[in-house]
Amino acid sequence: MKNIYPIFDHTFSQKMPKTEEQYKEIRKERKEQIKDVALQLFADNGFHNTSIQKIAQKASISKGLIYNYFESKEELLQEIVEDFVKNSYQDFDPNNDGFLTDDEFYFFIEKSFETVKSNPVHWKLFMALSLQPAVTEFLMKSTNDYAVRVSKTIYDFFERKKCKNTTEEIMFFTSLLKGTIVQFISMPEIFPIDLLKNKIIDFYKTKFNT
Amino acid sequence: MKNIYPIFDHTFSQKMPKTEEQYKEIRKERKEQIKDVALQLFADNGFHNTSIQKIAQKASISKGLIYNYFESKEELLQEIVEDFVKNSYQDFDPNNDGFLTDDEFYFFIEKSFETVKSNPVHWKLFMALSLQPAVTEFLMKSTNDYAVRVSKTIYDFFERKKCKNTTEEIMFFTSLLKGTIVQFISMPEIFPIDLLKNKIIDFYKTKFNT
Amino acid sequence: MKNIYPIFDHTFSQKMPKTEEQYKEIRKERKEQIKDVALQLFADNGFHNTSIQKIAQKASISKGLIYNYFESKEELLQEIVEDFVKNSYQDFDPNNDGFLTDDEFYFFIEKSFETVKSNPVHWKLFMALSLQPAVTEFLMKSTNDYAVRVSKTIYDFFERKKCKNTTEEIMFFTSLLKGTIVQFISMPEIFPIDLLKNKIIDFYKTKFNT
Amino acid sequence: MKNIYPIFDHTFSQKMPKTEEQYKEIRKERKEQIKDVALQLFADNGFHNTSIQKIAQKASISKGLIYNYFESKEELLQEIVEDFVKNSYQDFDPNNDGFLTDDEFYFFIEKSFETVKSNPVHWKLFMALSLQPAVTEFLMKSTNDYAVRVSKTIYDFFERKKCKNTTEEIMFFTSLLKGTIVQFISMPEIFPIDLLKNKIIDFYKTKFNT
DNA sequence: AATGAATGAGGTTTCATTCAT
DNA sequence: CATGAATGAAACCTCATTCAT
Repeated sequence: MKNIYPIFDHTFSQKMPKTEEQYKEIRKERKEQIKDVALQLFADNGFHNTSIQKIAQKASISKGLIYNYFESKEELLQEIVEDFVKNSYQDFDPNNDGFLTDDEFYFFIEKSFETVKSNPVHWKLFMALSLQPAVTEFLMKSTNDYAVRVSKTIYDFFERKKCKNTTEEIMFFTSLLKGTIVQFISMPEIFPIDLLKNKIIDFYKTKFNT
Repeated sequence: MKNIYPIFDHTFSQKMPKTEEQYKEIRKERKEQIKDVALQLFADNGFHNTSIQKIAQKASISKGLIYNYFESKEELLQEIVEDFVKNSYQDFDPNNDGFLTDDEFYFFIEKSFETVKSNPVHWKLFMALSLQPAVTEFLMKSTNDYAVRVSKTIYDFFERKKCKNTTEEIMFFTSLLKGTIVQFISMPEIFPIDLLKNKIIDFYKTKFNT
Repeated sequence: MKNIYPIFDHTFSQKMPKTEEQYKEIRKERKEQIKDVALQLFADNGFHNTSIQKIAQKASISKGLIYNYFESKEELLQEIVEDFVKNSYQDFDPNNDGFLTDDEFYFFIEKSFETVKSNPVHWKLFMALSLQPAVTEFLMKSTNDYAVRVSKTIYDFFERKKCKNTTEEIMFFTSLLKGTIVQFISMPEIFPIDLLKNKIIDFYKTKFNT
Repeated sequence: MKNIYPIFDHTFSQKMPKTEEQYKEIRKERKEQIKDVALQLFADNGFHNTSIQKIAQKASISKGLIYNYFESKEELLQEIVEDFVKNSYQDFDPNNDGFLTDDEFYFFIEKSFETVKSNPVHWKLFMALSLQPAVTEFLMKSTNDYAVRVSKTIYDFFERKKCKNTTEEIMFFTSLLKGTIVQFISMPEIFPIDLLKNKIIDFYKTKFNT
């Protein structure tokens, strides 16, 4: 809406028109809200069983507004996934120097499980998504940068541990982690994730003599 | 099939309805064909992204015919899943006595990986399905009987091995297996599954001193 | 089962090939059977809710066979209706001389109710059909000849009774009959049709002083 | 609506979402329009022979929009029926005190016929519907409350008239009415409904000596 | 920025009818 | 005469997306 009486600007609406900053803030919050609601519904009912209508209803906004913030339902999903990936990875390697001490390695394991435990439903969604042919591609794109960095860090760590076959050892480790997580998110109520977490940590402590 | 004795035409070419046998055969083949095509499309594009139309087209039949064989798209999926589960499990514990010798245990690991290797795309589909909220339930139903039996067999085996904590040990084992499989089906071209298979077998051979 | 010894045909199957008569008989019976089953299903579930499939199943024959006897589902209905109309009307005016004595008039009323009582479900179907725009036309055709004759007979009867306005009197009479019937078929379990029947007969006996 | 004060354009043309009021109005009108069109088509061709497609076409809207206003085709019919029943009954017993004077009784008859005369096609539809097995149930639900009230009022009236058998007398009366109506809606062009109306009124005036 | 009516393509499903045997 | 697999048109319905306001 344009102000057609610019001369009155300073008089009548001094505080009324929102600053560009404020608008940006509003947009950001709205976007966040929509993504939150959508994530919850996608996780509960699946992407295909969640209509834009339902998202709008649950967010108490209009269908049209969602298209004001996202090009399409697909893009909405994409942004949610990107956020999720970003959030998930940013917890690891806190000092972000690409170097893991022994303690940081055990903390990495601990952190991985804690992250999943804090929201198994979302993890289930992303695990499922990552196995869907149609989604795989763009998910890869989101994930890749982070994944490469983390992989590198882990690789360096295992390298330093002078295992017989580093790659093999890493695969073993990641399989163990991923398998535990998959089992947990498949049956969060009954899988004893803390037991497993401790067992895995103990396992490596014994192995690395630390 | 052409009649090679045209002189007997009047005898053989009497127009008779197909026998019950023949119809049964036709039905069985058609059903199999539809399931095959559907499975392939589901695996390639996902369940929701595969329309009955597409299945019919690829099978070169009419949409309607599919409903002659399956009550609904959902039931089609269900039957495919049941077939898959049945086929997957029937390879394990060959003598089916619920008792695993050491060799049978290693064979079980071997077999698990071989089964997945023989068709990673289908396993990816079923893994994805098993993580989909809406599908979980009926998939559970198909899986459960088999899963319980296998679980029991594994449990007995580990029990006999007198580990400190049997349940924990089993979870560790299944996580390792599942994690390896998930990683493999996520990137079948690059994941060194045979290395991992051997490493896991060696790991347990060392652990159990066999 | 094919006869593989055609040479013995004249010996063993002398009486086997059905005569044209017999075929006609079979056709007639089959047709009757199909119509019976169809009528029952139409009456129970409505014409549109009854598929050819269901009729075939209930009659323990194949779908295709029905088309051997009837051009279409519509034609099947048409023939059923025609039969029904024929059967319904042929009970009236037994000596068929177009002349109703007093007793025959009361018998006509009695007969009308008895006919409806003997099968309210079928009457409900035909009443419903007669009110359906799409059906009205061909039903008219079936009904008309009979209706005209009965109307004439009734008209003559009332004429002889020298009412003030014959047409009006007849309409009153037929309305009374039809209304009673409609109410009965709408709620056959609770409508006291016999009471009404007697009341109507008494009503006319009093009126006509007979 | 054109803005006749173009100078104020900047004031009026601000693009605002429609108010809730406006949307309510739109919804109400559209719903009414759809029901009107549907009723006409149902009456002309029957419920089953009228597709959502045809309704949309005749209303010059899209198929989808109908589902914005009605859950299903069945619900559309149901709402139409409810409207019809409500409209039909609300004319009777004007002071709504459940008590019929003699004059009100004759007025009731008069009114019944007038109502039917004003729209025989719709009455035909509802009569037909009320005889359809599948529909009977929900139609009953719509009708019942009104029917019970009217029945009661009529019953009281006949009771006061001290007939030999009240129930019988009422059935006779309702049969007469219903039969007349059925005959009229079956052949509205030729059935002399006014004659019958008068005859019935006279009949009861004579009977009750009023 | 916000609304929700409206669209229309596409999905699942049904079913009268055909046809080879 | 008899079968039931197969067809295909058309039905009902869903939903991402657009658009006037």
